[in-house]
Amino acid sequence: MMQESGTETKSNGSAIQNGSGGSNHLLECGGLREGRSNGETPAVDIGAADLAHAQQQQQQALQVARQLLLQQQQQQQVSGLKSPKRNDKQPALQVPVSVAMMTPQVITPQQMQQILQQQVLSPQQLQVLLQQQQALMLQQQQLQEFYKKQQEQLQLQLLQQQHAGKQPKEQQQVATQQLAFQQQLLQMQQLQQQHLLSLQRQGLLTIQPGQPALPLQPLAQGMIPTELQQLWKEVTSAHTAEETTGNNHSSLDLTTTCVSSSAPSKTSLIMNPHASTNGQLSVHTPKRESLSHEEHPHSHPLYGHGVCKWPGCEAVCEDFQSFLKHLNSEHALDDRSTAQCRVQMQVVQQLELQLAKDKERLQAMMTHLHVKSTEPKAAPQPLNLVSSVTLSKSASEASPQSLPHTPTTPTAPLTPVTQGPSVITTTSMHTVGPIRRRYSDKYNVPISSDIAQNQEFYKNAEVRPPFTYASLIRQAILESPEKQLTLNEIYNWFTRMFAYFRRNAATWKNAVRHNLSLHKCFVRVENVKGAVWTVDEVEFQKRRPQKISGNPSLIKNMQSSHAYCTPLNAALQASMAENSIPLYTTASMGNPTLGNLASAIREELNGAMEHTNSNESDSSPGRSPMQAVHPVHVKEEPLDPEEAEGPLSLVTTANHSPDFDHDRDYEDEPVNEDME
DNA sequence: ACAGCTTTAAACAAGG
DNA sequence: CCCTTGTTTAAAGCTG
Repeated sequence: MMQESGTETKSNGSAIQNGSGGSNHLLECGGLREGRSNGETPAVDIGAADLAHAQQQQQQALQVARQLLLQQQQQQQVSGLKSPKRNDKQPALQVPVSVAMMTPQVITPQQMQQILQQQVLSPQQLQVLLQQQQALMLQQQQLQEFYKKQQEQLQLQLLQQQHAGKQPKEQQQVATQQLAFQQQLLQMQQLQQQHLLSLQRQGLLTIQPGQPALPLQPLAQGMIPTELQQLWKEVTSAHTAEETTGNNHSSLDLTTTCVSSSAPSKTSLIMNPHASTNGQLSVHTPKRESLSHEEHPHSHPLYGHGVCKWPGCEAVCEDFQSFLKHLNSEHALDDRSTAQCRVQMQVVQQLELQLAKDKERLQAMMTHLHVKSTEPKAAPQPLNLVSSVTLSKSASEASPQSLPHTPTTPTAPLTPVTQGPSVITTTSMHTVGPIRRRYSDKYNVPISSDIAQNQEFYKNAEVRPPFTYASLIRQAILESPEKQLTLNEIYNWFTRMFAYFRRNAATWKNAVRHNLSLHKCFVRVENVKGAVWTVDEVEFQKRRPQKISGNPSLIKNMQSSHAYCTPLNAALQASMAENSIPLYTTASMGNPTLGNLASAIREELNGAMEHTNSNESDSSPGRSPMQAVHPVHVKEEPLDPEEAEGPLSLVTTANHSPDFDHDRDYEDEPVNEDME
């Protein structure tokens, strides 16, 4: 009865309490704002940085190896050493070699699995993995090379045996070896793929800013069977193989003529890189010859943690000197080193390709997740998709393909990078500075569908949602089962839904309160337990300029649509509420479909209502009778002191169960930050 | 340039 | 007294 109705509470201004107070703080406003928002440097892109670093290291290693080899080469030339030559007479490879190869010394599948199961990778771990990856590649290469030799030998033998037909035994041997090699090749490819996948899964193979999105060849992914076949053929065609490999890597200054001459000292072998990729990989040679590592002798890229980091080596070296010795002795310019170097190059290439491919995949994923329709228009230019991202839905209704507002793209989830071949970088995600463009209130972008679609994004990236506080508050309230929230619950919604609002709590909370008080559309409803906030939809719509106004049909339908709205909304909201529960727990992006649909529909309804209401309210300013529809039923229930259990418990339990425990998690961090 | 809206900051009050 | 909630004022930024 005597509850102060929401409307009243708004106007009970305290009048002139602080006529003097307010004018002394204008100075900090601007500066503070800019500074703060810029100061937040999230740590998300460490993965990318790590990868970049790792790659860089690989490149470095490659270059170092190259230089070493070059140096060695020079030395050898000076000292009259002739580069090893292919020697047909040599008995070539013996069987033990193959035995050694069957047990990959570098890493076993089990080990790999173990590694893969460790979900967290430090840069060091990553490096180790990369090295193992290199080793794998090396072995692949070695296998192939060895196989090639076997083929040569086989052919030689065949030639010989044409006259003196004898011992098929050797042939058999070779054949079985070949088979084994093939299998092992496959195995290695799988391992390699796993490895890459794991990297990718762990977010290490993310986008690397600055790298152009390469035109992707259908490569990587280890090897496609056909590719393998081709490799097989290529390798089997023997003789010329050495030439081809040599040519393909001619850009490398290595003397490649030596590949075929074998003579592996220990168990190690000389193998050919999986040459199948030869044709496809336009060998991207690192141009710069600047090998500055010399200046930092103790940070040799090939030396770390007392271990030689030459691919597949891992020899323990006590100090740097012994490492150098080891390097010169074990990794001199010989066939093996040459081959390994090439392998390393291919490793890098492979990684780059994989990276590019994963980039593209990421693009596609983001595109898929954030761009509504499968617009054929946007498809060929995945990068531009970003701009239309969240706008597409509503904007497309007005003008399907024209993006009139995109030039000044709002801070859409995927960041509008205005010019250039903008790759969506992880860094671009969080560093949304002071620029704040809102499109929620223009263009009638359905806020709920945007939030639903980009939920994961907003939750994880510290991006300011492109909606006004008022819109967000409204959304929070409307999402609640009862369409009413306490202030604290509104806070919680903000922190839960937006990573951005997990910082600077004092600021945005103040803003929330300010907005709640300021806008008439938010109605405070007294409860027994306190107060809840509701939305006066009419008031909310009223304050929004009707861009697409003047739709007579909508005006006509106003009554009916509005009448429909409430119950329908309720139903949808219920479904939303149900749906929202798993949202918090799973935190996966798979589920919002239902919520999406519901919110989209609801938004559609609201949108319709919007026009009608705004048009209508023009004629009758102030609180229209409509206003009763929403707030009323909300307001009246809790009022009854006796019934406190009923409605109140609804608010508290229903709201809390999904929200609260999770919300609490965020509570602590931000508040302290600026509470002093 | 201007008006309106939004955001940010801050003062203040009431209540727990 | 401290904290939360709520109201209000002031100023700056953004946008049409």
